[in-house]
Amino acid sequence: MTTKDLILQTALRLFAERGYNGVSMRELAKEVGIKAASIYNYFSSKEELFNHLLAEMQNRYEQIVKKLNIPMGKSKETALQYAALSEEGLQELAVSLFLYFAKDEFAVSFRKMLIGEKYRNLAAGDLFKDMFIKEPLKYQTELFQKLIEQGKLLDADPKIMALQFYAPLFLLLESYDETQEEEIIQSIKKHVSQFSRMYVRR
Amino acid sequence: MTTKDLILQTALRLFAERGYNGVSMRELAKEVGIKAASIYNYFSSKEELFNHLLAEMQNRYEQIVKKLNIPMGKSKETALQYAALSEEGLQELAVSLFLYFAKDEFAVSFRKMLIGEKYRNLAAGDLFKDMFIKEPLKYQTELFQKLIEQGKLLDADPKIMALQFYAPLFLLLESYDETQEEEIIQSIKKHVSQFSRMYVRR
DNA sequence: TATTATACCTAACGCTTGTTAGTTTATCAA
DNA sequence: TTGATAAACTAACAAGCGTTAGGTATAATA
Repeated sequence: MTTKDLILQTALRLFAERGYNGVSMRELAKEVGIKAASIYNYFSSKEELFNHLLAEMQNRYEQIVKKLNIPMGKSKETALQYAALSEEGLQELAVSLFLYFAKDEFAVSFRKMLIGEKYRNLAAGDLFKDMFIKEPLKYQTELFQKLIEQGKLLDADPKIMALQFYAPLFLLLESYDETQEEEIIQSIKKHVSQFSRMYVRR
Repeated sequence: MTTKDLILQTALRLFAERGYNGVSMRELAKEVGIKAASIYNYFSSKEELFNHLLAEMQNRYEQIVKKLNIPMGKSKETALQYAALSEEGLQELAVSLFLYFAKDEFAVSFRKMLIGEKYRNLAAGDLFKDMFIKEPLKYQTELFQKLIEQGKLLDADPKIMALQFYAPLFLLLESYDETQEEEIIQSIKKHVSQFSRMYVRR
């Protein structure tokens, strides 16, 4: 791991914990194991470091999301598309996606940093909205749209379906607390189950 | 308005905009129209001011929530309970509650401040969870429970129903943007309509 | 081997931070 | 009218801030 990457990784963690204004260059440097002045070998200012972090994390995040949605075989269909066809499959997929976002160190830090800065930094606010609201809703809307066209789901507004499917996961993630993990997972399963019963054509 | 209240009100606004660490005592004082030292006539430290703000806002918030749920006549039934019985009533209530939280200056500032500090200040984090997640879910769970007992809703898990009713409003509030207000309102109405069609016994 | 580049360092700069001490001004009861 | 209380003020403190200039040691290049 290069020093530059170590700085970025440490900055992400500290900004997530204490916020941009709550972390000084000296604290960051100390955590990395260097002196504050050395950070300026890699970044021209604290703000530039933050912006660089946003861009870097966005890239990494997009790659992860791509991988989570593995294309199966030669068709354009995705894991989620297959899973959506059975209640248990959909449950399992929702739970594992949820657990990834709730437990993966990088994903958690990134989300916390964005949330903490979203009202103070325009780019952070936009990025949060894109990554955790617009993109998931867009993706799921398309998915449900396809499944409706295939006659596998009832003919309702796919945007609203996406909202109703995703929003409970979003809320549960926002209130995630590891001491209640099992309870939360049960809620997700029940939610998916009711959602499924409601919309899946049978 | 007393100076103390003016300090609290201004602090809420500035903390919501820029965060606790992004606002100095001198900036706060300037906005109030006094010198920084004078704030210490009312609060012993910046941190105590913040804690006082949390407590004060919690009180005020609880009073507001009580009023929003006006008891009708002599019965124990509430406005929401009546509204829940017709789709249009429920739509209107959901929209007006949403607009209150999205537009009322105090509610907006309070929410933003709590969100911005929720990972840095334990009390802020707990308060956010209580006020914007646990309490609404608890209240709506009880409501749906009653309506199920009265045979007016289908017999499903009222906790999950509350989650499915409330989470979309929570997500839309989190991504609220006044330029898209009409679109959001339409989404809320459609969501409530689908929710209603799904669970109301007819 | 001499030179250059890299990666770190120390020391300091000007400024801002939260906070305190001591002082002035206005308000009101005795 | 005097004296006390409250609410503001000025001035300063020690500490911390982001940042810069310039130095040193190590490793690669000529």
